[in-house]
Amino acid sequence: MGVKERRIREKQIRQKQILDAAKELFFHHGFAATSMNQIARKVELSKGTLYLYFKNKEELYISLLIEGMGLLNRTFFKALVDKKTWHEKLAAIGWAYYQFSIDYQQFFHINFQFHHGEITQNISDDLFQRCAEAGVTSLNFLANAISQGMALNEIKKDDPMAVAVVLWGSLTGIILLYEGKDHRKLMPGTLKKLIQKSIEISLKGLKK
Amino acid sequence: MGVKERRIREKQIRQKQILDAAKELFFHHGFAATSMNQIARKVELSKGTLYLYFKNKEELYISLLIEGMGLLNRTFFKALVDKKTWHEKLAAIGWAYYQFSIDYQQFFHINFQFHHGEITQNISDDLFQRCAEAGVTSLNFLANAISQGMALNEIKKDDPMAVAVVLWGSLTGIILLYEGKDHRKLMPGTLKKLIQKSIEISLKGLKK
DNA sequence: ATATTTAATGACCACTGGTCATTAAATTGA
DNA sequence: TCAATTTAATGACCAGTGGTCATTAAATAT
Repeated sequence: MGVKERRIREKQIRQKQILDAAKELFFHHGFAATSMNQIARKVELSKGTLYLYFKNKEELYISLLIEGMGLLNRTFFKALVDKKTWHEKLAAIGWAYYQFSIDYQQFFHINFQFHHGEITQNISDDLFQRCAEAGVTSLNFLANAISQGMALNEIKKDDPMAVAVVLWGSLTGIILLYEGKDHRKLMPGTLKKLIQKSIEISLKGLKK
Repeated sequence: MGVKERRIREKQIRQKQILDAAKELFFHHGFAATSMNQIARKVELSKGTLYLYFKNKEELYISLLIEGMGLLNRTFFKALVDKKTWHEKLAAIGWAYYQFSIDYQQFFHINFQFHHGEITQNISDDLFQRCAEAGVTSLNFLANAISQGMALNEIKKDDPMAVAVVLWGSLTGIILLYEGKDHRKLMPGTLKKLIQKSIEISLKGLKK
């Protein structure tokens, strides 16, 4: 009865091999500029085989996000170790998110594309659900810190999740706009300073 | 000598006709899902002709932004009429931006894509410059209000443009994330409430 | 009426994402 | 051990893509 197990294992290995090839190409050239042919060539399989493992290009692309989401959530978890107050926690999450957007630029990007719903039209409900759950997990890090502040009556009472989305959206927007700065146009200061400013404003603005 | 003028006029009309067809299709089906063939068919020209007027698909797409930028800047201008204090002004711009993102969703979208640099790789320097300038214009509405607050010593002194980018990025990020909400996942409250929250936090956070 | 400039065409190119009948190989059962 | 069955992988094929360019047709200039 070890045959079935081995086959499952081998299937997973194949899938991982495809994902690895896809990751390299997608991360290097972007979603649009990467073709299924290129991926197939890289992993030394025929194009048709890719479609045995992933229903389409979008699904293959978004599948990469599973790894990215795990990374982000671990980053958040680590950032919160030994943080006590809600403002320490919020600042730590903010900076961790900033660092993540630099260290794992491509994952950050897919993450945004997923939440913005650019690619999600054609992906399976299963994959969507797994990504959405991981997304909620990371938002909960924020929401929990905010809840803490509200419980202490130091933040105006509101839906913590809504406030979390506001903070998350703020940082995301700033990073995205900065990231897209072209050599042809200028952006004031460094991204770090903008994030600094944003965290400063948010924390001050939240306090009762 | 009226012949040359007429020819120029006719060229502009043709260009406008192409832009109109492109707008309808791009706005309906998005950038990727719209083909140059479809646009050519719609405007009743051959595909090759499109390339006499626009160097490629990206350029045709981003060209639509000229109109959108004008709209946005007029929206901001109107929103500021009779606003006196810097916080009135900032709030007004924030709400105008929110309204713009709803009334002209597609323009909002292209605007973001432009600033994020998704499509800007293949467009001409000329078009890029015109869009970038219009972008600076709208940022200046924010920066001016912020400068006013700093001059009154009610906002901590800093680069007004940097603070403007922070506020602009914040709203943009929130709108983008909310906009992309899928029927499969839920978002807390309405976008309006999130914007409300964001403006509230930003104004409070800015005050000295 | 002829020569020149200009606008427009559409066949053509290499390539795209995606499908599916066919093949080859591994597994099963006797 | 060998035939029957299941499974994995293939690659030719499809309609369509963005983009090009020699050719044509029409308007203008001489």
